[in-house]
Amino acid sequence: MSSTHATDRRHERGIRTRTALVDVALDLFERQGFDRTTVDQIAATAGVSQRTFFHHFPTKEAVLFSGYADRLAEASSRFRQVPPDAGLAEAIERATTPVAEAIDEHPGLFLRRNRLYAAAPSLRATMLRINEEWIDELTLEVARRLDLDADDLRARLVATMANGATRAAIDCWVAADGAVDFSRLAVESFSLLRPTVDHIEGTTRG
Amino acid sequence: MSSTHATDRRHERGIRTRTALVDVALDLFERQGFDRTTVDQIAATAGVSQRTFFHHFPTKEAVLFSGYADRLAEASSRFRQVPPDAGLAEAIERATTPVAEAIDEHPGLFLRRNRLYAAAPSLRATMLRINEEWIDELTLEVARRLDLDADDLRARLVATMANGATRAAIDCWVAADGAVDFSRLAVESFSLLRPTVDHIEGTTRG
DNA sequence: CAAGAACTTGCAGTGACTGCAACATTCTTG
DNA sequence: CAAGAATGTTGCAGTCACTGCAAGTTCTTG
Repeated sequence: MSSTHATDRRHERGIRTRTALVDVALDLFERQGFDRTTVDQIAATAGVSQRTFFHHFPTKEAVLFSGYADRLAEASSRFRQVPPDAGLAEAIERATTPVAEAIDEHPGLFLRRNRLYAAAPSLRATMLRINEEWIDELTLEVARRLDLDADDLRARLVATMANGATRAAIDCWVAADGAVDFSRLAVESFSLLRPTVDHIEGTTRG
Repeated sequence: MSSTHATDRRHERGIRTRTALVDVALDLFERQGFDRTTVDQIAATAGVSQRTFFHHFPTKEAVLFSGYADRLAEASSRFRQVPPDAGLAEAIERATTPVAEAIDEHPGLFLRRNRLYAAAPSLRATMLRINEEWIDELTLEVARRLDLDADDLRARLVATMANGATRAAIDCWVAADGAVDFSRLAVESFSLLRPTVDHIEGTTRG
Protein backbone atom coordinates (compact mmCIF):
# COMPACT_ATOMS: atom_id res chain seq x y z
CA MET A 1 0.00 0.00 0.00
CA SER A 2 1.08 3.54 -0.62
CA SER A 3 -0.01 5.78 2.21
CA THR A 4 -0.66 5.16 5.89
CA HIS A 5 -0.93 1.64 7.17
CA ALA A 6 -3.44 1.19 9.95
CA THR A 7 -0.45 0.27 12.08
CA ASP A 8 1.97 3.03 11.13
CA ARG A 9 4.06 3.44 14.23
CA ARG A 10 5.16 6.95 13.36
CA HIS A 11 1.58 8.06 13.04
CA GLU A 12 0.57 6.11 16.10
CA ARG A 13 3.26 7.82 18.10
CA GLY A 14 1.89 11.18 17.04
CA ILE A 15 -1.59 10.20 18.18
CA ARG A 16 -0.27 9.07 21.53
CA THR A 17 1.60 12.32 22.05
CA ARG A 18 -1.44 14.30 21.09
CA THR A 19 -3.82 12.54 23.43
CA ALA A 20 -1.25 12.70 26.22
CA LEU A 21 -1.06 16.46 25.77
CA VAL A 22 -4.85 16.75 25.84
CA ASP A 23 -5.15 14.66 28.99
CA VAL A 24 -2.31 16.36 30.82
CA ALA A 25 -3.53 19.82 29.88
CA LEU A 26 -7.07 19.17 31.07
CA ASP A 27 -5.74 17.88 34.35
CA LEU A 28 -3.34 20.75 34.94
CA PHE A 29 -5.88 23.38 33.96
CA GLU A 30 -8.33 21.97 36.47
CA ARG A 31 -5.81 21.86 39.28
CA GLN A 32 -3.98 25.13 38.74
CA GLY A 33 -6.22 27.13 36.48
CA PHE A 34 -5.66 27.91 32.81
CA ASP A 35 -3.63 31.05 33.32
CA ARG A 36 -1.32 29.60 35.92
CA THR A 37 -0.39 26.67 33.69
CA THR A 38 2.35 27.19 31.13
CA VAL A 39 2.76 25.34 27.86
CA ASP A 40 6.23 24.34 29.03
CA GLN A 41 4.68 22.60 32.00
CA ILE A 42 2.11 20.76 29.90
CA ALA A 43 4.76 19.59 27.48
CA ALA A 44 7.17 18.55 30.22
CA THR A 45 4.46 16.62 32.08
CA ALA A 46 3.52 14.85 28.86
CA GLY A 47 7.18 14.04 28.29
CA VAL A 48 7.76 16.09 25.18
CA SER A 49 9.29 19.44 24.31
CA GLN A 50 7.43 22.70 24.13
CA ARG A 51 8.04 22.83 20.39
CA THR A 52 6.19 19.55 20.00
CA PHE A 53 3.16 20.97 21.74
CA PHE A 54 2.96 23.69 19.13
CA HIS A 55 3.43 21.09 16.44
CA HIS A 56 0.13 19.55 17.48
CA PHE A 57 -1.83 22.63 18.58
CA PRO A 58 -1.66 26.16 17.21
CA THR A 59 -2.41 27.77 20.56
CA LYS A 60 -2.54 26.95 24.24
CA GLU A 61 -6.35 27.11 24.08
CA ALA A 62 -6.67 24.71 21.17
CA VAL A 63 -5.71 21.73 23.29
CA LEU A 64 -9.13 22.00 24.92
CA PHE A 65 -11.06 22.04 21.65
CA SER A 66 -9.91 18.85 20.04
CA GLY A 67 -12.81 17.53 17.96
CA TYR A 68 -15.00 20.52 18.74
CA ALA A 69 -15.09 21.98 15.23
CA ASP A 70 -15.49 18.53 13.72
CA ARG A 71 -18.67 17.94 15.65
CA LEU A 72 -20.08 21.26 14.48
CA ALA A 73 -19.10 20.48 10.91
CA GLU A 74 -20.98 17.23 11.19
CA ALA A 75 -24.02 19.18 12.36
CA SER A 76 -23.93 21.29 9.20
CA SER A 77 -23.59 18.16 7.16
CA ARG A 78 -26.60 16.54 8.79
CA PHE A 79 -28.66 19.64 8.29
CA ARG A 80 -27.99 19.40 4.59
CA GLN A 81 -29.05 15.76 4.56
CA VAL A 82 -32.48 16.28 6.07
CA PRO A 83 -35.01 15.77 3.22
CA PRO A 84 -36.52 19.00 1.86
CA ASP A 85 -40.06 18.04 2.77
CA ALA A 86 -39.19 18.06 6.46
CA GLY A 87 -39.86 21.30 8.29
CA LEU A 88 -37.11 23.78 9.09
CA ALA A 89 -37.51 23.30 12.82
CA GLU A 90 -37.13 19.57 12.45
CA ALA A 91 -34.06 19.96 10.25
CA ILE A 92 -32.41 22.15 12.86
CA GLU A 93 -33.19 19.77 15.66
CA ARG A 94 -31.87 16.79 13.74
CA ALA A 95 -28.74 18.68 12.76
CA THR A 96 -27.71 19.24 16.34
CA THR A 97 -27.94 15.60 17.36
CA PRO A 98 -24.15 15.10 17.04
CA VAL A 99 -23.70 17.52 19.91
CA ALA A 100 -26.24 15.76 22.09
CA GLU A 101 -24.68 12.41 21.26
CA ALA A 102 -21.22 13.65 22.15
CA ILE A 103 -22.48 14.84 25.52
CA ASP A 104 -24.33 11.62 26.22
CA GLU A 105 -21.27 9.55 25.36
CA HIS A 106 -18.75 11.44 27.48
CA PRO A 107 -20.69 13.58 29.92
CA GLY A 108 -17.80 13.79 32.36
CA LEU A 109 -15.30 15.04 29.83
CA PHE A 110 -17.81 17.49 28.47
CA LEU A 111 -18.58 18.82 31.91
CA ARG A 112 -14.91 19.27 32.78
CA ARG A 113 -14.18 21.13 29.59
CA ASN A 114 -17.19 23.40 29.90
CA ARG A 115 -16.34 24.26 33.47
CA LEU A 116 -12.99 25.45 32.21
CA TYR A 117 -14.60 27.44 29.42
CA ALA A 118 -16.67 29.18 32.05
CA ALA A 119 -13.68 29.83 34.29
CA ALA A 120 -11.18 31.31 31.85
CA PRO A 121 -12.23 34.28 29.71
CA SER A 122 -9.87 33.43 26.89
CA LEU A 123 -11.27 29.91 26.69
CA ARG A 124 -14.82 31.18 26.65
CA ALA A 125 -13.89 33.60 23.90
CA THR A 126 -12.36 30.84 21.82
CA MET A 127 -15.38 28.63 22.33
CA LEU A 128 -17.69 31.40 21.20
CA ARG A 129 -15.56 32.17 18.17
CA ILE A 130 -15.66 28.57 17.00
CA ASN A 131 -19.41 28.55 17.46
CA GLU A 132 -19.71 31.72 15.43
CA GLU A 133 -17.83 30.19 12.56
CA TRP A 134 -20.40 27.46 12.63
CA ILE A 135 -23.21 30.00 12.64
CA ASP A 136 -21.74 31.44 9.45
CA GLU A 137 -21.75 27.97 7.93
CA LEU A 138 -25.27 27.18 9.01
CA THR A 139 -26.49 30.54 7.75
CA LEU A 140 -25.50 29.48 4.26
CA GLU A 141 -27.27 26.15 4.63
CA VAL A 142 -30.44 27.74 5.95
CA ALA A 143 -30.41 30.31 3.17
CA ARG A 144 -30.06 27.55 0.60
CA ARG A 145 -32.88 25.56 2.16
CA LEU A 146 -35.24 28.52 2.32
CA ASP A 147 -34.11 29.85 -1.04
CA LEU A 148 -32.90 33.14 0.40
CA ASP A 149 -29.87 35.33 -0.16
CA ALA A 150 -26.87 34.35 1.92
CA ASP A 151 -27.01 37.68 3.76
CA ASP A 152 -30.73 37.60 4.43
CA LEU A 153 -31.49 38.55 8.00
CA ARG A 154 -33.88 35.64 8.44
CA ALA A 155 -31.31 33.03 7.50
CA ARG A 156 -28.76 34.45 9.92
CA LEU A 157 -31.34 34.78 12.64
CA VAL A 158 -32.35 31.14 12.35
CA ALA A 159 -28.74 29.99 12.47
CA THR A 160 -27.97 32.25 15.40
CA MET A 161 -30.97 30.96 17.30
CA ALA A 162 -30.19 27.34 16.55
CA ASN A 163 -26.76 27.81 18.05
CA GLY A 164 -28.09 29.90 20.89
CA ALA A 165 -30.65 27.27 21.83
CA THR A 166 -27.96 24.61 22.00
CA ARG A 167 -25.64 26.74 24.04
CA ALA A 168 -28.39 27.82 26.40
CA ALA A 169 -29.14 24.17 27.03
CA ILE A 170 -25.47 23.42 27.59
CA ASP A 171 -25.08 26.34 29.97
CA CYS A 172 -28.05 25.20 32.04
CA TRP A 173 -26.75 21.63 31.99
CA VAL A 174 -23.36 22.77 33.23
CA ALA A 175 -24.95 25.01 35.84
CA ALA A 176 -26.75 21.92 37.14
CA ASP A 177 -23.43 20.05 37.23
CA GLY A 178 -24.69 17.63 34.61
CA ALA A 179 -27.28 16.29 37.02
CA VAL A 180 -30.19 16.80 34.62
CA ASP A 181 -30.75 15.00 31.35
CA PHE A 182 -29.19 17.01 28.56
CA SER A 183 -31.40 15.61 25.82
CA ARG A 184 -34.46 16.79 27.69
CA LEU A 185 -33.03 20.29 28.00
CA ALA A 186 -32.16 20.36 24.31
CA VAL A 187 -35.63 19.21 23.31
CA GLU A 188 -37.22 21.85 25.50
CA SER A 189 -34.92 24.52 24.12
CA PHE A 190 -35.81 23.69 20.54
CA SER A 191 -39.49 23.43 21.26
CA LEU A 192 -39.42 26.93 22.72
CA LEU A 193 -37.69 28.11 19.57
CA ARG A 194 -40.26 26.56 17.32
CA PRO A 195 -42.82 29.41 17.07
CA THR A 196 -40.26 31.77 15.63
CA VAL A 197 -38.67 29.19 13.36
CA ASP A 198 -42.05 28.22 11.97
CA HIS A 199 -42.96 31.85 11.56
CA ILE A 200 -39.78 32.59 9.64
CA GLU A 201 -40.32 29.55 7.47
CA GLY A 202 -43.84 30.83 6.81
CA THR A 203 -42.57 34.19 5.56
CA THR A 204 -40.55 32.45 2.88
CA ARG A 205 -42.87 29.81 1.55
CA GLY A 206 -46.27 31.38 2.14
CA MET B 1 -14.13 71.35 45.85
CA SER B 2 -12.64 68.08 46.87
CA SER B 3 -12.46 65.71 43.92
CA THR B 4 -12.13 66.30 40.21
CA HIS B 5 -12.66 69.74 38.79
CA ALA B 6 -14.33 69.80 35.43
CA THR B 7 -11.06 71.29 34.23
CA ASP B 8 -8.58 68.95 35.88
CA ARG B 9 -5.62 69.12 33.56
CA ARG B 10 -4.13 65.86 34.77
CA HIS B 11 -7.35 64.03 34.03
CA GLU B 12 -7.78 65.85 30.77
CA ARG B 13 -4.34 64.81 29.67
CA GLY B 14 -5.23 61.19 30.34
CA ILE B 15 -8.36 61.50 28.26
CA ARG B 16 -6.42 63.00 25.40
CA THR B 17 -3.85 60.23 25.46
CA ARG B 18 -6.57 57.65 25.59
CA THR B 19 -8.53 58.97 22.65
CA ALA B 20 -5.32 59.44 20.68
CA LEU B 21 -4.49 55.77 21.25
CA VAL B 22 -7.98 54.73 20.16
CA ASP B 23 -7.83 56.83 17.00
CA VAL B 24 -4.32 55.80 16.06
CA ALA B 25 -5.01 52.13 16.70
CA LEU B 26 -8.15 52.09 14.57
CA ASP B 27 -6.27 53.75 11.76
CA LEU B 28 -3.28 51.43 11.91
CA PHE B 29 -5.41 48.31 12.22
CA GLU B 30 -7.31 49.29 9.10
CA ARG B 31 -4.21 50.00 7.08
CA GLN B 32 -1.96 47.15 8.19
CA GLY B 33 -4.28 44.66 9.79
CA PHE B 34 -4.59 43.89 13.48
CA ASP B 35 -1.90 41.23 13.63
CA ARG B 36 0.68 43.20 11.71
CA THR B 37 0.36 46.18 14.04
CA THR B 38 2.36 46.14 17.26
CA VAL B 39 1.48 47.91 20.46
CA ASP B 40 4.85 49.63 20.28
CA GLN B 41 3.85 51.13 16.96
CA ILE B 42 0.48 52.33 18.24
CA ALA B 43 2.09 53.93 21.27
CA ALA B 44 4.89 55.54 19.28
CA THR B 45 2.45 56.94 16.70
CA ALA B 46 0.33 58.38 19.50
CA GLY B 47 3.46 59.88 21.03
CA VAL B 48 3.57 57.88 24.23
CA SER B 49 5.45 54.87 25.54
CA GLN B 50 4.31 51.28 25.28
CA ARG B 51 3.89 51.17 29.05
CA THR B 52 1.39 53.99 28.84
CA PHE B 53 -0.71 52.05 26.37
CA PHE B 54 -1.06 49.23 28.88
CA HIS B 55 -1.87 51.78 31.55
CA HIS B 56 -5.01 52.67 29.61
CA PHE B 57 -5.92 49.30 28.08
CA PRO B 58 -5.42 45.84 29.53
CA THR B 59 -4.88 44.22 26.13
CA LYS B 60 -4.20 45.15 22.53
CA GLU B 61 -7.77 44.22 21.67
CA ALA B 62 -9.35 46.40 24.33
CA VAL B 63 -8.46 49.60 22.49
CA LEU B 64 -11.19 48.72 19.99
CA PHE B 65 -13.88 48.18 22.62
CA SER B 66 -13.89 51.49 24.40
CA GLY B 67 -17.45 52.15 25.58
CA TYR B 68 -18.70 48.81 24.30
CA ALA B 69 -19.46 47.25 27.67
CA ASP B 70 -20.95 50.51 28.93
CA ARG B 71 -23.53 50.52 26.19
CA LEU B 72 -24.51 46.96 27.02
CA ALA B 73 -24.73 47.80 30.70
CA GLU B 74 -27.07 50.62 29.82
CA ALA B 75 -29.20 48.14 27.92
CA SER B 76 -29.57 46.00 31.02
CA SER B 77 -30.45 49.08 33.00
CA ARG B 78 -33.15 50.12 30.55
CA PHE B 79 -34.60 46.65 30.55
CA ARG B 80 -35.03 46.91 34.29
CA GLN B 81 -36.76 50.25 33.92
CA VAL B 82 -39.49 49.10 31.54
CA PRO B 83 -42.72 49.00 33.57
CA PRO B 84 -43.88 45.51 34.55
CA ASP B 85 -47.16 45.77 32.67
CA ALA B 86 -45.31 46.04 29.37
CA GLY B 87 -44.78 42.77 27.53
CA LEU B 88 -41.49 40.93 27.56
CA ALA B 89 -40.93 41.43 23.85
CA GLU B 90 -41.42 45.15 24.22
CA ALA B 91 -39.07 45.31 27.19
CA ILE B 92 -36.36 43.58 25.19
CA GLU B 93 -36.79 45.83 22.23
CA ARG B 94 -36.69 48.94 24.35
CA ALA B 95 -33.65 47.70 26.20
CA THR B 96 -31.57 47.47 23.06
CA THR B 97 -32.25 51.01 21.93
CA PRO B 98 -28.88 52.25 23.26
CA VAL B 99 -27.17 50.06 20.69
CA ALA B 100 -29.31 51.32 17.85
CA GLU B 101 -28.74 54.90 18.99
CA ALA B 102 -25.00 54.38 19.12
CA ILE B 103 -25.02 53.09 15.58
CA ASP B 104 -27.22 55.88 14.31
CA GLU B 105 -25.01 58.51 15.91
CA HIS B 106 -21.67 57.22 14.63
CA PRO B 107 -22.39 54.80 11.80
CA GLY B 108 -18.97 55.26 10.25
CA LEU B 109 -17.06 54.46 13.40
CA PHE B 110 -19.30 51.52 14.09
CA LEU B 111 -18.81 50.15 10.62
CA ARG B 112 -15.04 50.47 10.78
CA ARG B 113 -14.86 48.70 14.09
CA ASN B 114 -17.15 45.89 13.03
CA ARG B 115 -15.19 45.32 9.86
CA LEU B 116 -12.14 44.80 12.01
CA TYR B 117 -14.03 42.44 14.31
CA ALA B 118 -14.90 40.39 11.25
CA ALA B 119 -11.34 40.43 9.93
CA ALA B 120 -9.37 39.40 13.02
CA PRO B 121 -10.35 36.21 14.87
CA SER B 122 -9.06 37.44 18.20
CA LEU B 123 -11.14 40.60 17.91
CA ARG B 124 -14.23 38.65 17.00
CA ALA B 125 -13.62 36.37 19.97
CA THR B 126 -13.30 39.32 22.33
CA MET B 127 -16.46 40.89 20.95
CA LEU B 128 -18.38 37.68 21.48
CA ARG B 129 -17.06 37.28 25.00
CA ILE B 130 -18.19 40.75 26.00
CA ASN B 131 -21.59 40.03 24.52
CA GLU B 132 -21.80 36.82 26.48
CA GLU B 133 -21.13 38.61 29.70
CA TRP B 134 -24.07 40.77 28.85
CA ILE B 135 -26.21 37.71 28.15
CA ASP B 136 -25.41 36.52 31.66
CA GLU B 137 -26.52 39.87 33.04
CA LEU B 138 -29.69 39.97 30.98
CA THR B 139 -30.52 36.39 31.96
CA LEU B 140 -30.76 37.53 35.56
CA GLU B 141 -32.99 40.45 34.63
CA VAL B 142 -35.28 38.29 32.54
CA ALA B 143 -35.50 35.70 35.29
CA ARG B 144 -36.43 38.39 37.77
CA ARG B 145 -39.05 39.83 35.44
CA LEU B 146 -40.65 36.45 34.72
CA ASP B 147 -40.25 35.30 38.29
CA LEU B 148 -38.04 32.36 37.33
CA ASP B 149 -34.91 30.81 38.78
CA ALA B 150 -31.71 32.42 37.59
CA ASP B 151 -30.68 29.19 35.87
CA ASP B 152 -34.01 28.54 34.19
CA LEU B 153 -33.55 27.57 30.57
CA ARG B 154 -36.26 29.94 29.40
CA ALA B 155 -34.62 32.98 30.96
CA ARG B 156 -31.28 32.18 29.37
CA LEU B 157 -32.88 31.41 26.05
CA VAL B 158 -34.65 34.76 25.94
CA ALA B 159 -31.45 36.61 26.80
CA THR B 160 -29.45 34.64 24.26
CA MET B 161 -31.99 35.35 21.57
CA ALA B 162 -32.22 39.04 22.41
CA ASN B 163 -28.49 39.32 21.93
CA GLY B 164 -28.54 37.07 18.89
CA ALA B 165 -31.22 39.16 17.21
CA THR B 166 -29.19 42.31 17.71
CA ARG B 167 -26.00 40.75 16.44
CA ALA B 168 -27.73 39.21 13.44
CA ALA B 169 -29.00 42.66 12.54
CA ILE B 170 -25.53 44.13 12.98
CA ASP B 171 -23.94 41.42 10.87
CA CYS B 172 -26.40 42.02 8.05
CA TRP B 173 -25.91 45.76 8.36
CA VAL B 174 -22.14 45.38 8.13
CA ALA B 175 -22.48 42.92 5.24
CA ALA B 176 -24.44 45.63 3.42
CA ASP B 177 -21.67 48.15 4.19
CA GLY B 178 -24.05 50.17 6.32
CA ALA B 179 -26.09 51.04 3.24
CA VAL B 180 -29.37 49.89 4.77
CA ASP B 181 -31.17 51.45 7.70
CA PHE B 182 -30.05 49.71 10.85
CA SER B 183 -33.17 50.55 12.84
CA ARG B 184 -35.29 48.85 10.23
CA LEU B 185 -33.15 45.71 10.43
CA ALA B 186 -33.34 45.70 14.21
CA VAL B 187 -37.10 46.11 14.20
CA GLU B 188 -37.47 43.27 11.72
CA SER B 189 -35.17 41.06 13.74
CA PHE B 190 -37.13 41.60 16.93
CA SER B 191 -40.46 41.16 15.21
CA LEU B 192 -39.29 37.77 13.92
CA LEU B 193 -38.29 36.87 17.46
CA ARG B 194 -41.65 37.80 18.87
CA PRO B 195 -43.55 34.52 18.48
CA THR B 196 -41.05 32.67 20.64
CA VAL B 197 -40.70 35.44 23.18
CA ASP B 198 -44.46 35.68 23.56
CA HIS B 199 -44.69 31.93 23.80
CA ILE B 200 -42.09 31.78 26.54
CA GLU B 201 -43.80 34.59 28.40
CA GLY B 202 -47.03 32.60 28.11
CA THR B 203 -45.52 29.54 29.74
CA THR B 204 -44.70 31.57 32.84
CA ARG B 205 -47.80 33.65 33.39
CA GLY B 206 -50.51 31.49 31.89
C1' DC C 1 20.54 -0.86 1.99
C1' DA C 2 19.16 3.74 0.25
C1' DA C 3 15.55 7.12 0.04
C1' DG C 4 12.15 9.35 2.12
C1' DA C 5 8.21 10.22 5.25
C1' DA C 6 6.67 11.70 9.73
C1' DC C 7 7.34 12.95 14.57
C1' DT C 8 10.41 15.41 17.44
C1' DT C 9 13.72 18.84 18.98
C1' DG C 10 16.83 23.05 20.01
C1' DC C 11 17.64 27.63 19.20
C1' DA C 12 17.07 32.23 18.38
C1' DG C 13 13.82 35.78 17.97
C1' DT C 14 9.31 38.62 18.15
C1' DG C 15 5.71 40.52 20.65
C1' DA C 16 2.07 40.80 24.34
C1' DC C 17 1.88 41.79 28.99
C1' DT C 18 3.29 42.62 34.15
C1' DG C 19 5.46 44.39 38.53
C1' DC C 20 8.19 47.76 40.31
C1' DA C 21 10.23 51.90 41.18
C1' DA C 22 10.79 56.52 39.74
C1' DC C 23 9.79 61.04 37.51
C1' DA C 24 6.94 65.13 36.13
C1' DT C 25 3.02 67.82 36.38
C1' DT C 26 -0.89 69.43 38.68
C1' DC C 27 -4.06 69.90 42.47
C1' DT C 28 -4.85 70.41 47.46
C1' DT C 29 -3.96 71.67 52.06
C1' DG C 30 -1.79 74.10 55.98
C1' DC D 1 3.38 80.20 49.08
C1' DA D 2 5.41 75.74 50.27
C1' DA D 3 4.80 70.84 51.52
C1' DG D 4 2.63 66.98 50.09
C1' DA D 5 -0.73 64.16 47.84
C1' DA D 6 -2.61 62.67 43.43
C1' DT D 7 -2.32 61.23 38.78
C1' DG D 8 -0.39 60.38 34.27
C1' DT D 9 3.84 58.79 32.34
C1' DT D 10 8.03 56.16 31.83
C1' DG D 11 12.10 52.70 31.79
C1' DC D 12 13.56 48.30 32.90
C1' DA D 13 13.77 43.66 33.65
C1' DG D 14 11.35 39.59 33.23
C1' DT D 15 7.70 35.88 31.89
C1' DC D 16 5.26 33.57 28.51
C1' DA D 17 2.89 32.49 24.04
C1' DC D 18 4.24 31.56 19.60
C1' DT D 19 7.14 31.15 15.07
C1' DG D 20 10.75 29.96 11.49
C1' DC D 21 14.43 27.21 10.57
C1' DA D 22 17.41 23.61 10.38
C1' DA D 23 18.70 19.26 12.15
C1' DG D 24 18.01 14.73 14.43
C1' DT D 25 15.50 10.29 15.16
C1' DT D 26 12.63 6.53 13.98
C1' DC D 27 10.02 3.95 10.96
C1' DT D 28 8.45 2.53 6.15
C1' DT D 29 9.09 1.43 1.43
C1' DG D 30 11.27 0.28 -3.01
